[in-house]
Amino acid sequence: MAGIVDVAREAGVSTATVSRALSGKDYVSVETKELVQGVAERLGYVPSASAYTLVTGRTKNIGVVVPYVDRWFFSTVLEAIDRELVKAGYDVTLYNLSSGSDHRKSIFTKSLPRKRVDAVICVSVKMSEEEISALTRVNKPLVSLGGLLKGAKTIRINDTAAGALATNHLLSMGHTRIAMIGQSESTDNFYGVFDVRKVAYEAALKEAGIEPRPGWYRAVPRYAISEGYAAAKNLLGDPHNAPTAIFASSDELAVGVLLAAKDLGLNVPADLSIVGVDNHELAEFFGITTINQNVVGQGELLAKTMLDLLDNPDQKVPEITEWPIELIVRSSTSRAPSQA
Amino acid sequence: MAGIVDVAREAGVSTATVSRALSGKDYVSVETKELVQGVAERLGYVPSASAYTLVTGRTKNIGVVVPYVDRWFFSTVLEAIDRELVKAGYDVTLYNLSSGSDHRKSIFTKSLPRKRVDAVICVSVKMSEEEISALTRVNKPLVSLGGLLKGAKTIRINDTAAGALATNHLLSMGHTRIAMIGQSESTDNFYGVFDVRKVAYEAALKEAGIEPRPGWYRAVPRYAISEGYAAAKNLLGDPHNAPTAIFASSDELAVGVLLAAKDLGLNVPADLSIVGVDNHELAEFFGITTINQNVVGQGELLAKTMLDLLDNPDQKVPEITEWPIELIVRSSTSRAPSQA
DNA sequence: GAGAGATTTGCATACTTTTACAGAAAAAGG
DNA sequence: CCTTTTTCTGTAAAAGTATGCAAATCTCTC
Repeated sequence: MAGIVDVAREAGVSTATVSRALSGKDYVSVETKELVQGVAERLGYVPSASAYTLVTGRTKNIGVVVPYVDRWFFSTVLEAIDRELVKAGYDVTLYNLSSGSDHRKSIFTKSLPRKRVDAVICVSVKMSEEEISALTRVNKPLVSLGGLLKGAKTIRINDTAAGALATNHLLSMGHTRIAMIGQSESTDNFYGVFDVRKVAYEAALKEAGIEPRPGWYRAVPRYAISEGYAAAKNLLGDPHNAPTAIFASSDELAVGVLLAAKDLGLNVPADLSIVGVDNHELAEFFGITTINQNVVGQGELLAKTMLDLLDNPDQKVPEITEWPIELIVRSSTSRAPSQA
Repeated sequence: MAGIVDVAREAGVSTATVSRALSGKDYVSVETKELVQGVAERLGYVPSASAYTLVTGRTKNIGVVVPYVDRWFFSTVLEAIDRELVKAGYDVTLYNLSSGSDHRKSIFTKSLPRKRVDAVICVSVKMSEEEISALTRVNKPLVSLGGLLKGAKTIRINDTAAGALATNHLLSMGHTRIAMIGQSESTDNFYGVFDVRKVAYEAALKEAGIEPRPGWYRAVPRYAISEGYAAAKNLLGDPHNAPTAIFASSDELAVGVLLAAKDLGLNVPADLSIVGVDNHELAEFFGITTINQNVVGQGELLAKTMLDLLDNPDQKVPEITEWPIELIVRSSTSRAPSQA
């Protein structure tokens, strides 16, 4: 309820002095500073964010756009981003694209440019060129995680390398009958990476002189244990014509595969090798060989890149920085069984 | 870049007319309205949120405070809240308490009262009376999910009933050797419900004439499959002195229990009955008997309650509304094995 | 055609803060 | 002691929008 004028009157100084005393970034004598701070505290004064923004043009608020929030990858990366941003004194406003498609338009035409945020972070979202230019036109820095946004700084892993790494690991252990489970397709909001991984998987097979079988690629609508389970049951159904290894595009799928194998009486890794992607908490628990992409690390770097860009808008930042990946070998992979 | 004055000049009208034409809530002739809208569109004009807030006092933004965002319950409820709020034209700013404890103080003393948000939604967070009054003093509606906040409208399930429902289900099937796995303790941020469920579990046992064994209650630090697995391994370690049923305080724990039982060669439900809480997606997949608390439904009601309160601040809303729960019986529970 | 009412617009103010500018006081330098 | 610099404070002008009030126009009704 108390405004800056109340504090000024009570302290017997001008509003300018109050402002300076509280922000602490200009000449103020120690006595008056302490006096003002005391009065402000006593009156419970907090400066109005909107007035601050109106005059300075800064909101101390960053918009984070995600396709979903209730999925592992996104909630994990969101947590990491938030931690870094908060540390630097920023609030984060969440824009969840799955909350309605008409909503999407208003996000990009209204909310984001409307001087609500100082900058925008997108994670795995597809954006049109107009949407991007609507942001850059109003001079809002834009940083993206995974995805391919013209004019935006992007951080991502090399999904081609990921697909190749997983497939080659299996090939190197003598597997020739390798299936893959991926995600079906990108939605309008979500920039998926599944095609890329699939292409890499097929390329690796061909390079090893193996012709990929179309029937051994399964697309599921969602990263979920149940989806991996169903796909694996299907792939492994016919014992005479089953793969000896499965590359799952996420650890959640891989867990489903593992459970399906167990239910079918197969021994992992003796009868079936499994490799996933993510280094999800569950992958460690189930001992699944996976490709670690350190989601938290990516989120932190994303936020830090954004903060750097805000402090120093004209700096040279590479368009795309590639986040390193690594293979973590656990107990779900071993040499292929000898040909029966 | 274009302000309201630019639009006014270009359209040959006053700024007042522009404002009215675009907000659409006052007398404006159709022709001028269309004219103004056209000009605004062409110039890419979007009204400044801070100026709007400064003059109207409304932000069209709601703060949502959560203890974590990367955990199932919270990301799920957040998704539901966001969907409802967005539908009503509100943005949501996220305040994640796990992003640092010094951050917590600044949230409640700075960000929230600083005219950044119109209202505050808390989910399962502990708040002191000062924190609550800091909000109500500046006239910000406060709604809470689970938790016990003086002066705030609260929505929650009856955790005593939940604990009793689960335990009685097992008792009614002849079980007398019933263990429980709960969460260790509430943190400073998180308003946990574990003690309540534990008390209900013990009360139900006593009512059936069974003295609860302290060694059969296990507290884990986190709702995770791995935690449930470890606790169950421990509980079931000694075959001569093992429970025939386990009540897990969350479905994720219950899944861990199920996997542990399988690894020990136990048959579920023949040798061991399991009941969880949440009706998590995994509970359905694994066939786990659980107590459905419909997290999405709770989130939606929470948001709707908040919106009602904003439209009509003086309405009568009960302090606490209890969200219904129900037992969903699946294949993880059956009659107790005959005493050997 | 006149008066009453409804519709349409513009003028001017208010919302709250930061900051450039300038003036006053104090400190430093010779 | 006088000049120069540094420190401190106040005055006033923004920032961009919504809206009360008044004035003007239009539409009816009798």
